[in-house]
Amino acid sequence: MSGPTNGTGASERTAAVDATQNGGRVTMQQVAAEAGVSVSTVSKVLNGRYGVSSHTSETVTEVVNRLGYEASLIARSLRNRRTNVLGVLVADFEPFSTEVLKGAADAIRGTGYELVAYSAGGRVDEQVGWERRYLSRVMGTLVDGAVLVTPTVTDVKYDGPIVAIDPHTGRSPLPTVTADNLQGGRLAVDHLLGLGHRRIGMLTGRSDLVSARLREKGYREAHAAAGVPVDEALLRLGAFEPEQGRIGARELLTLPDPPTAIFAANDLSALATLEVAAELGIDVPGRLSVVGFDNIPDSALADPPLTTVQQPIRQMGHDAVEMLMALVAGEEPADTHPTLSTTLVERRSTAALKATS
Amino acid sequence: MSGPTNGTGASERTAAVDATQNGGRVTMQQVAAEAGVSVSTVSKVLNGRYGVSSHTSETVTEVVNRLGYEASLIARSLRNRRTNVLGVLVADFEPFSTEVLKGAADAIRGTGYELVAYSAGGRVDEQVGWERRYLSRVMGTLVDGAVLVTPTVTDVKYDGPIVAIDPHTGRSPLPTVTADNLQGGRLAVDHLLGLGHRRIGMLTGRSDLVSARLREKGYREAHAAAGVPVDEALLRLGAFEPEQGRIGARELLTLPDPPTAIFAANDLSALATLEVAAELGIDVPGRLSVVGFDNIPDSALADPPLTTVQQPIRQMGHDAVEMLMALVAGEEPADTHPTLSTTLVERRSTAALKATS
DNA sequence: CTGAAAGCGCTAACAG
DNA sequence: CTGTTAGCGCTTTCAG
Repeated sequence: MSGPTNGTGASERTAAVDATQNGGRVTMQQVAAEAGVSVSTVSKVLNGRYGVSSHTSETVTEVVNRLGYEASLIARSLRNRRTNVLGVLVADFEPFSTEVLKGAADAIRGTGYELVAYSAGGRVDEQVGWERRYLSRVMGTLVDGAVLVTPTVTDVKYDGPIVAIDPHTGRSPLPTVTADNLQGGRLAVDHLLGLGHRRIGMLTGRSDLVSARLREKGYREAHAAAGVPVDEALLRLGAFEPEQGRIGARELLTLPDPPTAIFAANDLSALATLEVAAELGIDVPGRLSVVGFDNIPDSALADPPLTTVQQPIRQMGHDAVEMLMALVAGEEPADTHPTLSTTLVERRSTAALKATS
Repeated sequence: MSGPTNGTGASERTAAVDATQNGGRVTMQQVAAEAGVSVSTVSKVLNGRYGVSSHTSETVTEVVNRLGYEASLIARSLRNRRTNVLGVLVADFEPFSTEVLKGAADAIRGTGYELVAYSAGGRVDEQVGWERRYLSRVMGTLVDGAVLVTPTVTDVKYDGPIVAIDPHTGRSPLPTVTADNLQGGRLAVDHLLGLGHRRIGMLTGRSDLVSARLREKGYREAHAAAGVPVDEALLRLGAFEPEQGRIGARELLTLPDPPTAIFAANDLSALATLEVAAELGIDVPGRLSVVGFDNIPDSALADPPLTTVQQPIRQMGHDAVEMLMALVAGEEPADTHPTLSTTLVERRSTAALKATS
C-alpha cells in the first residue's frame, strides 16, 4: 500500500502534481494514476465514449479538473486523422497576412475549429517553395486543411484540403480566392478619366506577378473603353516597391509633357510618387492626381490622404476559410476560384483636371 | 523480388510516391523504403548524426529531395524536448494581437525559430482561463515557450518559459511586457493642460483592468502636478466600449458647466465622444478637445483625426519574444517586467482653449 | 556502419 | 465495464 496508485485517496494535494518534468504539463498518465484507473479509461471519459460507469466517469472528471489536465494537441494529432485545427500558412506576418488572419478568425468563430497560423519568419534563403515545406510539416498531422497566403508556387501535390489566397503565379489547380485586380485597375483609371484626365501615367508592378499584370490590363481596358489612346511613354516600372517607384515617378514627372495623373500599381509606389511630387514642388492634387492600390493603413495618413483601390483582404481570409471548411467536410465548393470585388476609396490625392492655362 | 523494397532502382517514378493516404504527406517510412535503408538511417542522415557512410548518405539525400520529404512537425515534437518553435497564444486574432504578431515576427527573423500563433477563435463560453487551456495543449510539446497576449489570468503554474503581454490583472509572477499606461495618461492630460484647459473630463475604462486604472491615475497625477484640482463630477465610466462611452460623453457634455476637454481611456470611447459632440453641435476642437488612447487605425480617419496616446504594440511583441528566447536559452532576463513608453500622437481633435466669451 | 526496438502522449480495437 | 495492446511518425540507444 505504498504506491501513489491507491486511487480515491482524499488527500488534498497528492503527488501526481509535482511531475514538473514536461514543462509542467499534466499528462494522461498522471490523471490515470491519480484516479486509480487506466489510461484508456481516462481517454474514454474525455472523449465521451460509451462503456464507462458513471462513478468512474465522475472520479476521472474530478481529477481532470483538479489537475487542470488538457489533452496535448500534438499527441492527439499524431494519433487521429482529424484534429479540428485549420492552418494558415504565411511566409511572414506582415500587414497583408495578418489582415487575412483576422478574416479567418471571423470565419471560424463558433464553428468549433481552432486556428493555427504558421510562419518560419521569412527565411530569405529558401523563399520559393516555402509553402511546400510548411505543408509537409503540418498537413495530415497538425491540421485538417490549410490556407496558403500569397504562395509563390501552386503546383502543390497534396490532395488534402488546401485553399490559396492571392497566389503569385496565375491560376492554379488548387482552389483560390483572389481580389479582382483587373476591375481594380479599371476602377482607378475610370476615376481619373472621369475627372477629365487624359494623360495618365502608370507605375507598373512586378512583372512576374499576375496581380500586377492584371492591374496594368485594367489600365489599358479603361483607356480603350473611353476611347483614349494609351501613351506608352507614360508607363514606368514601379515594381511594387518604394525605391523603384520613386525612380519611375521622377522620370514621369520630369518629362517635357508630364502626365496630369498617375496610377501606381500599389500604395507603396503611390506614396513614393507623392514624395517625389513634393520634392519637385508639384501640388497634389492641384497639378497632379495620384491613385494607389491596396489601401494600406499608411495611405490614409499620407499628405494628402491617398485615393486608392481597396482589396477586401479580410473578406478573402474569411471566404478562404469557409471554402476550406467545406472542403474538409468533403463538400464540393460551388466556385473554386472566386474573385472578390475591389472598391475605390476616394481621398484627397485626386481632383478634376483644371482647364489648361 | 516482388516487394517495392528493392531499393536503388533507377526507375524514375517509383511506387512510394503514390501513398496518398496521409493527405499526401511523404513519410520517413516511404523515404527509407525507396532508398532501401532503414528508418533510423534516414533519421540519422537528416539530423547529421555521425556514423553513416557517405554513399548511403547521398542516396538518402537524393531520395529525400526527389520525394520532397519534410519531417512532420508533430511527430518530431512528440519525440523531442526541443522544437525550435515559439508560440503566440491569443484569445482571438484582432488588431491588437495581430500587431503583436508582427513584432514577434520581427524578433524571430533570422534566429532559426519558427512561430506558431494559436487561437480557438474567441470562444465566449470559457473566456477566463483560455490561456491555461492553450498552454496545456501546446507547451512542452509543440512549442518551446509561449507568449500570452492579454491573458485574463496570470497565476499560471507552468514553469516553462512564458512571457505575458499586457495582462489584464496587475503584476504577476510571470515575466511581463506592458505599455506605460500611467505615463500615457499623464501625457494626454499634460497635453490638454498645456493647451490651457482646466475643466478636463475623463471617460474611464473597465475598472477591473489595471491598464484602465493606471490611465486614470495618470489623469489624476497630471492634475496634481499642475496644481489643478480634479472635479470628480467630470469622471464618467466609458468601460472601453462605444455604447458606454457614448452615454458617459453625453452626460458630460450636457452638464450645466461642461468640460472643455475630454480624455477618453481608449480610442473607441473617444470616437464615441466625437460622435456625441457632433450630434450636440459642439465643434471639435473649437469648443471641445478630445484625446484618446491606443491609436487604433480608425482614429486617424475620424473627423477630426483624433489626438491619441499610442502604445508601441509591435515593439511589445518584439520585446516579449526576445525575452522568451532568452528564457528558453536558460538565461535570466535583466528586467522581467519591462514597461514600454507611450507617445502622444497629436492630430486635430485638440486645440488651445479659447478665451472665455 | 546499419537496423531493430523502445517510447514520446494519445486513441482504438480487442480481450478479460 | 475496464485494462491490455498496438501504433500514429519520429529519434535514439543498443546490438549486430
